[in-house]
Amino acid sequence: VWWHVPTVPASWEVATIAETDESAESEGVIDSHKRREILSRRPSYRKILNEISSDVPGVPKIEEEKSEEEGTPPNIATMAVPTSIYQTSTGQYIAIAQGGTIQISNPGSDGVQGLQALTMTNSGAPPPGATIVQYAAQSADGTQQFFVPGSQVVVQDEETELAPSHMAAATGDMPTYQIRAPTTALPQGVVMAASPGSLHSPQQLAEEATRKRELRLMKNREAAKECRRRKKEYVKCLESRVAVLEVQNKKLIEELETLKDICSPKTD
DNA sequence: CTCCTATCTCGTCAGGTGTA
DNA sequence: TACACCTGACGAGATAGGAG
Repeated sequence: VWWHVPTVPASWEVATIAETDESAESEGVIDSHKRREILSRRPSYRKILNEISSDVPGVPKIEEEKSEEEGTPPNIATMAVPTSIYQTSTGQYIAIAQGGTIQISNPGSDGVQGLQALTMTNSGAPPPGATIVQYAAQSADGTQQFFVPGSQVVVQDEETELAPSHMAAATGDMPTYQIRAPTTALPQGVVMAASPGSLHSPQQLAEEATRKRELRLMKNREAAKECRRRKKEYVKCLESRVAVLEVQNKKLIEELETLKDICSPKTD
């Protein structure tokens, strides 16, 4: 949707092209390129709402950062400053704090309730630099997907049954994950992020491209969610503004009627 | 119960916008 | 100017509600 923005600064007075350029729209004469020269895009919801809120006291602003109700789970933000945050394929967040503390939370759940039961062990002589993370997978097939930066790698342990007996007893059939530095010897099937300069083979290039695409899609996914949240907030703001203006309008009409009665007394 | 339709939500793509 | 971000558009899947 393209919005015709006249010289008015207020975003309230925008109108669709169908409303402002009906003839051109009906004839289909103006192609998209020409239309883009004429029209400018509607400002973002955040911008519009912030503009409103600066004019109208009491209208909440859309914050630059994510609100507490969505986005990064609050328990992660408040309990420790994580150095890395991962998201699983089921939407859970995994935060790794400075001291190696690992927190798992569900988005949408609040506070501590979002914490997953988590078993973390370094016993059983793990490989150098490795931290083993275990938790109950919630997806139907039991598989979890991690998005990791290039500095670290998360590996699902394909040798769970070979784990030490004390570990197996503690975890049952839970899958095991390892968070390792890329320098650590990696098991088969590990996708390790490397700097572009170190890529040589077509396979590595393809893996890098895939990783970049996954990262881009994930970011865009989150951006779309955030955008929809802002849009809902914007619509709510508009609705409340309509309600306020209706009340004002009603009061003004009543006031006008009163003044009319005063200024024009009945002549019987 | 099954089918159809409307509505909603979500992920993805494309392209505009903002900024360093 | 490159890059990250934002958002409209679109399609797919889920869900609700009504009709037969």
